[in-house]
Amino acid sequence: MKQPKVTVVDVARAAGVSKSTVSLVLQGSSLVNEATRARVGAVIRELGYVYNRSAANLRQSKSKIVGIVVNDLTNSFFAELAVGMDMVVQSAGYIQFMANSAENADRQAEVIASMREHGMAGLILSPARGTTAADLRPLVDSGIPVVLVARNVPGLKVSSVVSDGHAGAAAAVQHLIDLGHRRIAFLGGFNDTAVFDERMRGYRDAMHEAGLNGSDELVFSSAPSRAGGVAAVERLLSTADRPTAALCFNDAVAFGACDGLRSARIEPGVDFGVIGFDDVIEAKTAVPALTTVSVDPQGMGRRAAQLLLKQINSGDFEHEALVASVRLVVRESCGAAQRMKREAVTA
Amino acid sequence: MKQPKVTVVDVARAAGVSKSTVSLVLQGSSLVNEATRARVGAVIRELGYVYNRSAANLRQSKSKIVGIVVNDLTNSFFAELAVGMDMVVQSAGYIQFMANSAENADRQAEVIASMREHGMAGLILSPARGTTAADLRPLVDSGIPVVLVARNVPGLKVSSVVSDGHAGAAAAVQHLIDLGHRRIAFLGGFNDTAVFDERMRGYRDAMHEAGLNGSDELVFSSAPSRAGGVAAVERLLSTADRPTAALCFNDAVAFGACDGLRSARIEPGVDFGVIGFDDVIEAKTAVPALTTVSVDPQGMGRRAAQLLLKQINSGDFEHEALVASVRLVVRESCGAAQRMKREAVTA
DNA sequence: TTGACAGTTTGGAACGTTCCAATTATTGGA
DNA sequence: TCCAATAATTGGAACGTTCCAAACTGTCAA
Repeated sequence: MKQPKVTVVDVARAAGVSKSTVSLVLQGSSLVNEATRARVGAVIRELGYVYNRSAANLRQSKSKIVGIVVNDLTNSFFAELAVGMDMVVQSAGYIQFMANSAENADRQAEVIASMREHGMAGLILSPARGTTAADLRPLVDSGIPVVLVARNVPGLKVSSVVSDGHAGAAAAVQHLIDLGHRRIAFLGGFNDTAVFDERMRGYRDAMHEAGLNGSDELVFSSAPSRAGGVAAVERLLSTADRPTAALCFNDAVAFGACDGLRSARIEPGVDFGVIGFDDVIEAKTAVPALTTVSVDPQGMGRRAAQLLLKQINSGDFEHEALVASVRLVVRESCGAAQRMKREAVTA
Repeated sequence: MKQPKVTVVDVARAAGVSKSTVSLVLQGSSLVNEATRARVGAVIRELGYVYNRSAANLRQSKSKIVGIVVNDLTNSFFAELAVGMDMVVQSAGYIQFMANSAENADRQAEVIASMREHGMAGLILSPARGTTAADLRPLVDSGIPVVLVARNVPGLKVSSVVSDGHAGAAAAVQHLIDLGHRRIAFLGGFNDTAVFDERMRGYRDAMHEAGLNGSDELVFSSAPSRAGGVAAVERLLSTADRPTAALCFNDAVAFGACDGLRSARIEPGVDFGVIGFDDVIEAKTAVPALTTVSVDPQGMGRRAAQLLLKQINSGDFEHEALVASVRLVVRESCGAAQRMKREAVTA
């Protein structure tokens, strides 16, 4: 079955033209006669010719490949992010190397190196935990555009698209305060990441502004996963002066928190307010529906990809830092619905 | 910042050897003298030389690239599948083009064509709905190994890795029967897919074997999503002779079914038995924990990737059809836990 | 001293494309 | 009829690598 591979020269011979003409046809040049174009096109289809891009960009050294490296494809937030990038990359006629670093910086370095050898035109990176500016410096210095997404790498001057964690966290806390909560916890996440820092500062600032205590005894860090959420809320429940609501590092943690609360016969959204972060797809349909800070990961992915393509095409080295705005989506888990019901009865 | 790009010739000049020697060093050939190897290695690091794989495999025409096309990365089952493939592909020193077809066959065709132009050595495809054998024939005929995963394409002779939907569905139904259910529904999924067919046959066969009615009035098809599950269970609840349990097409549908049941004040796992399919990550931690047929998507992904790499390396055209075995994971949503409690009380 | 041999190194052709400069064919105006 | 201009086509060099056959070095036995 193995075809002996047909090249532009074979096509040329079969169509009775030179390889240069075939090349012109391939690039849709307006220089070539309509009849010739048609004839060559027919031969191409007939012979089953497949364009060899490697050979092409060996000559012109500008590939239509971008690299996408994501820290955890298993997390639906990042999966959505990837899907968003995929959409715009694909529509722009590019194709992507895509790899999952699984939060492993070494593996991340390996795949980036490999992508570089294969001639990628640019990279979108959602960096693994522990990625340093030094890891990426050689790549950046070589003039390949890099866009960081979702997480930043301190000290690295490249473009980035991140969500406004500070504003989101602050809005969420404010909402809980409006609902009457006074002891509000911060649940989940590792405190060595920039994202954690930012959301945490939003939480603290909002607490302070309302004259409330946002001290360390109210923060329960944990793995940013569902299991981590369960663990964190268990610790929370065993404290003396128990909080009545919590802002969670992300939705996974929030779901875990709900699970943990329920195991303790505390109904999330009724007896305890829970707010997540990210607005993962499941947030809307979960029971109770999760009040959360929506960050539109697909949109972020799209913007990141657009930014990268812009840099690739313009060849400029202006760095842009996009902050995706964020919006609190009030559903059931924070208790807002309950309160409205109470108020209706009182009235 | 833009480096003028250093090639093997530059390295050769700087190290005082010929480009052939540098090439030999690059390939780790044993022909080259230890001292020379060291010197060349040093120069490579010093100049920041980056190997150009496109150029290389232009000459040797065997790339280290595989293509992965998945129908819906947003669904965590397929995301896990992708992660599994990523693992083995990466460890084998390959890199992957990865794209999301979003169930769109045209888009799928486009990305596959693009990957082909970029010189992929093989393809793993989780086909979009509506993919026909004809769509893939040219690729297959050209001698590029293809492995189908999760779904089959009727009439196409290539290797595949699919889960044993028949056995899984039958086991699930048998379990519900053992728990005392007699009217058991089949919920969700589109009836135009091979996967649906297979699970459906497992359901029917198990019902018949037990002398039960598995007729059409008990199957409620819908989109294979959480929302679809909600819709399907609503239809189910409005029927006259209401079933007491349901096997769902997949976990997403099962979660939706639970949501729908709860909205109707029916507690899944207590008043109604629900079983899912796939054992998505969230199944374990959901409330109630989902009884489901576990298919280990990561494992399937790994096996698919191994199969593809084997075919690439051996160049053979033996087609293997792997059926991933499947196992019922009994948790809470089917009511088994409840029954055990009852029995304990009775005893 | 020569030849055989192993251990190293090397020049140049080849891979499939693009691009440039040059060539040929066609047209229209003077 | 001839020239200029335009339209279409073309050969060959170049891109960065690998591979082959050939060449060079040194060692050792004859």
